[in-house]
Amino acid sequence: MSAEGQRAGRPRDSRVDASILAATREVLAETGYARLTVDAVAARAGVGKAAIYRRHATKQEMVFAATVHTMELPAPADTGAFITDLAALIDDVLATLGNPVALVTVPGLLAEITSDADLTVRFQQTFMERQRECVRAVLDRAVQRGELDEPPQTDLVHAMLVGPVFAWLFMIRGQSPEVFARDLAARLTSAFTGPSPSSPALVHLKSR
Amino acid sequence: MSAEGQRAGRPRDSRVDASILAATREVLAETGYARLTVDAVAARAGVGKAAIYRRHATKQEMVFAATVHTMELPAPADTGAFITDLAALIDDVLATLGNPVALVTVPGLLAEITSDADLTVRFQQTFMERQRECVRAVLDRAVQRGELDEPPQTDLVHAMLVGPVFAWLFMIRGQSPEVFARDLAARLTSAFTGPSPSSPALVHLKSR
Amino acid sequence: MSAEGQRAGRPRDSRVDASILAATREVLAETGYARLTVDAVAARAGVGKAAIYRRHATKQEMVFAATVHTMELPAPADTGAFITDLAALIDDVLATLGNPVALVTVPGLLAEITSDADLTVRFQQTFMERQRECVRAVLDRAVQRGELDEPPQTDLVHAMLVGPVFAWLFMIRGQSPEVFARDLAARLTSAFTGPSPSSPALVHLKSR
Amino acid sequence: MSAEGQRAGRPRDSRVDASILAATREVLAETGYARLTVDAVAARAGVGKAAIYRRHATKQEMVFAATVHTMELPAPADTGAFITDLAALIDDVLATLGNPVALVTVPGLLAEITSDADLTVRFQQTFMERQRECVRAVLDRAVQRGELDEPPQTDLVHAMLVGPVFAWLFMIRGQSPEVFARDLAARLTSAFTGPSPSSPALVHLKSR
DNA sequence: GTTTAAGCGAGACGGTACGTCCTGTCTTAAC
DNA sequence: GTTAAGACAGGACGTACCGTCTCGCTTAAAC
Repeated sequence: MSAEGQRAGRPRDSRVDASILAATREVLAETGYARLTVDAVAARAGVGKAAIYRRHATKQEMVFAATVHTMELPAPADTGAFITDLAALIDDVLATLGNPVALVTVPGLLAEITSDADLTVRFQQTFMERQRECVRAVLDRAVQRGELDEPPQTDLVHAMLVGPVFAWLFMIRGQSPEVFARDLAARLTSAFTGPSPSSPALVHLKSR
Repeated sequence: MSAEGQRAGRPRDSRVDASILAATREVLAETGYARLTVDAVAARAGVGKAAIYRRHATKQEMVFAATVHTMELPAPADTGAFITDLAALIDDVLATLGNPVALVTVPGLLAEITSDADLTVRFQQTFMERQRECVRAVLDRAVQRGELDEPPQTDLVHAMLVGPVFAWLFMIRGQSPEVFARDLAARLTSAFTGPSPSSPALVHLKSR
Repeated sequence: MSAEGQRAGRPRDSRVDASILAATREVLAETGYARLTVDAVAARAGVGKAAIYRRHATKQEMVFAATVHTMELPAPADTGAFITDLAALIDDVLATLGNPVALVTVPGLLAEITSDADLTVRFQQTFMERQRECVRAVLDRAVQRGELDEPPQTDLVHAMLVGPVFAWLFMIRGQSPEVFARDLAARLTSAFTGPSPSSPALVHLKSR
Repeated sequence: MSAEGQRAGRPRDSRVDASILAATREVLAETGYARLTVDAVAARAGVGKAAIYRRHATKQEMVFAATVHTMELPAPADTGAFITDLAALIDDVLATLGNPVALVTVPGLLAEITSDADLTVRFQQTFMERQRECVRAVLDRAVQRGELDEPPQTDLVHAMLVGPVFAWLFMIRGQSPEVFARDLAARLTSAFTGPSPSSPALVHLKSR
């Protein structure tokens, strides 16, 4: 008598898992998030809808599972200098958010995440936490190298790094993201290696 | 001498226009974008669905019309210094994106805009163009004051200003946005008044 | 100063009355009752919808007014014999129900009349009463001529005369209504000049 | 060896079929044809609208399916004589058209059938063909008994039998249909057992 | 080698919202 | 005060999608 849930019967077919996720990405690429339907994914995967819902509680979870893992940042390369570390990290973020599938998925997915508390938690604990780690690693290295004396708040750096990339892709819809990425890295380096952030003028401003 | 087709028949009732948009905002505030329905808006506005669809081709257009104009930035105040101008502009952006209605609307609306070419164009020509103007005005003033010698690209500043605010609100979901806004203003000042952006190291990086 | 309801302002344009009714008949002929809309009639008549509703309380009343009067039977000709009087009357009924407009209108109109108490009353008092008069006139003449000794119930004759024509046109959808009309007249003559209606066999049957 | 396409997937639930048709009849009885809505039927049946439209292409088809089969005539009883056979057949017709559900359904249904070519065909091939068979059977029996020498045209008898009943119920709106039915049977017996139908007078009339 | 319990493709199910259409009323400016 | 034009509230239509549920079958592990 085994202690755990005893799993009799036919085990799940891992090829089904894979084909659902692959089909999700294909349908996303073809129709975008807004026009993606579960039936279309099932048909594309050659799979019944029940097989999908046995694995993913909702359509949102399915898309989340199909895309978020492919958007996780790799470990940030140590390039030897803060500025190039930043540039490399920005390039990685751009690669995860700027590829064709992500371009038609990210806004819709973000909207779903925002309106669903469970997804919000998981999004924070996986995708966002991974990004935070990468940012922290780059900052720590810069401190160790002596490029930064006191490291700025991770969340601030995080927002100033991911936010502009997101805005460029989905709001500004600017051209040549590579040029943008290089300029952004340079500006961020200035921002964090420059003079003290809490200028008297701002303190003054706050009191208005 | 009437130039145009002169519109016989009963004219549109502007109170209906207003009550549709107001009801849309109310329903958004109560249920969020994802759970908003056209029937709910019609019922709330005391209006038939036909009156809505006579004015807005789709639900998306209706929400767009109801919210985008309320998110337009005011003219940026001249505070006397670049850093405080930036801080004021950031506060304005925060006010437009961080109010209770915007918090439950912006991600969904951005997703719809992204998946609809018409909305994209209108979004660019209204909301984004207005933001760009404000950014440009602040930069121009800084140049005139001598705080900046050669102004950075407007789009870059735009992305580095709006992007972090957006990321803070909808991705990082960080606390105390006022503190964040002040820190961001300081860092951006450093970023744009600091040393030259095109460092040799980055040129080198690009060739990898 | 007139004594009665004083009718200030512009009087109704009788050409509008006529063009509404004519347009109704045209639209009926083209699309049939089921697909007739008030807007289509208004457009066809070159008239506003208000002008229609000022004259007719509902769509049903409008169609009623446009068609029922054209379906009223003429006074039955005195042909000299019961059988030919019947045949002439049947021909008249066939002409009122079997013309192209009536063919696409009568079933729909009958359905509306059936589901509306007001229309039912008016239908009985105008169209049906007129038919009853015609039937009665033919029967009276036959009695005066000595072709019938005691006249059968008017309503029974009425049903046996109009019913078969209606059934032929809208249920059986039989061919050559002229031949049918002639045969029907002959059979009805037999029916009403034949032996006594209350046969012992039927009294017996009733008790089963 | 299965001959036909073999229907994978979940089969239709026959209880859903039944409950849709039953609910349709109930709603008809309560509100009449004109005020029947598909949503009301779905709600009453405890069924989604999709389940209805999966079975019936339009509201009209649904009502057709729900009612026409219940209006089919039973096999005509052999009562031993033509007159009583006719009376029994008339009673059956009266029972199918004169019950409470039929009274509020038949005119509306007939109107829909008339305006839809598909329904017309199906109506002819089912309901009307069944009636024709019954009429033919009664006539054949009368010929075999020697009560009729040459049988009259089936369609003519059909029209003269169903038409008056229909007219009595929906146009004349006469009282005591049982008395009417008995009188009608007697008159029809005279009509078809009486003298030759093609009188010289009628031939003469035709030439006017 | 069974047995057996779960997985599988297919597709029907209840429910909900969409966007369209029509009715009968109301509002405008023109006459 | 009527006219043509057309906006108005209300409500039904038929479609589409979601997440659940059967159906008859396959399939691997347990016996």
